[in-house]
Amino acid sequence: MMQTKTTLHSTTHATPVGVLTLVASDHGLHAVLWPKVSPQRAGISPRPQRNPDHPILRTTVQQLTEYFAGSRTSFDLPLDLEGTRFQLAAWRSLADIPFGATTTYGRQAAALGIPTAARAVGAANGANPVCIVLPCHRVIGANGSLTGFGGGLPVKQWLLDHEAHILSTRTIVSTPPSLLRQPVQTRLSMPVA
Amino acid sequence: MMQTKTTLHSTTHATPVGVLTLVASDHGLHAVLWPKVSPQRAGISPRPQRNPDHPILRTTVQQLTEYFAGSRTSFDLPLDLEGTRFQLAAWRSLADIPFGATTTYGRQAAALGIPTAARAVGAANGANPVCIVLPCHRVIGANGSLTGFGGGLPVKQWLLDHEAHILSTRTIVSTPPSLLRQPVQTRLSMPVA
DNA sequence: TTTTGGATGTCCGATTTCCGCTAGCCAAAC
DNA sequence: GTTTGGCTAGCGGAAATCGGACATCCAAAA
Repeated sequence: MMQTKTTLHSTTHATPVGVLTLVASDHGLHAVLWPKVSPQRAGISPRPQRNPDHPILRTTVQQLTEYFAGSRTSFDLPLDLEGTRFQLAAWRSLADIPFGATTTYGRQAAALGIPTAARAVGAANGANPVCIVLPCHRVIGANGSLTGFGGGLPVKQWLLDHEAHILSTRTIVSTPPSLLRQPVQTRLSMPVA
Repeated sequence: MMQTKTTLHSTTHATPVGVLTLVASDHGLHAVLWPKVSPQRAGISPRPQRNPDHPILRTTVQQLTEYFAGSRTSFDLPLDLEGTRFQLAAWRSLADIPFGATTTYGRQAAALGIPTAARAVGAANGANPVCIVLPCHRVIGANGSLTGFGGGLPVKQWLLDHEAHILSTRTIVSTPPSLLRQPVQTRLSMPVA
């Protein structure tokens, strides 16, 4: 029995870190790809059709714009991801890292209940299909090094600087320091495969 | 490295045992298929193009016509077959069975040097791509039963009867009995893969 | 401080193994 | 006579296994 795959829609969106490619199904956001990464090279099939007016893509563009403008610190989007059980778990756990904060691969692995799987988590993060929305840039080495990043280490540094800057600005204006310790949760609906 | 396959040519030919499909490459005859067996179902690729004027196909049609008319007892054709090492050896050994004679799967296996491979020989004969030209119909069970045949057991019986009849007729007319013991060899050029 | 090595879990591809099939044969038992 | 079971070699697909590559980590040694 040959199963019919959902059709995929795509568009592009210019940001301070380059032109991103956005892909969505009717069920949710499917991918946010770095510049020069084609859907085909990312293993996405079937080939998405260009359709900037798709509601999920419009919402994504809107929230990314706000994120880069500094007025948004968490995303609220339906996701439709494909991956192994472990990858889905790893990606889901990324959403728990607060805006402006960082963690390590080892601590992310511990949060998954497998403290020794740091390296496996690194591999899963490297396969993160929705960059920025799922903030794999907030995961760094246990010794504070940036280690790796799909979009390039300078971009990883830029995103961390950006979040730190936004957070410090907001603090100066109105937020009492005590509030900063409360995690800012990203709310995402991720149906489990 | 993607290798380009030779193009294949095909035609059909009506005989007393049904309409056969003939397939050839530029190097030799590739298949002679029973009625209702499509090249695709026989695992032949790429899809052959209909081309009744291809020299090898014309020669094949001519020799098949003579075979059914009773004026030809061996074939002289270049073959271009695809199969495993064992299959090619089994098929090649079929050409050694004289017109009008029969042998058994066990004896054919022994001729290959593997006396215990009777059952494997049966399987190989069942995959014979060029029926009639390579006379797998001349191989029967050790107890004299017809066992099996791709074209159907009645056709197998018909072919054996046909060859026996031709042989007996010819004997009556002109051939001294002593000559009948000399095998009538089929001459075939079969490049080893 | 920096470097090195060993152990970690997962994923992907390649390789190997296994299993059920087959156009058979033979001997033993009914 | 006929049936039954055990053995046969090869084939092809499925499953299991193996190996290398990783966006890691920690401790020990230099």
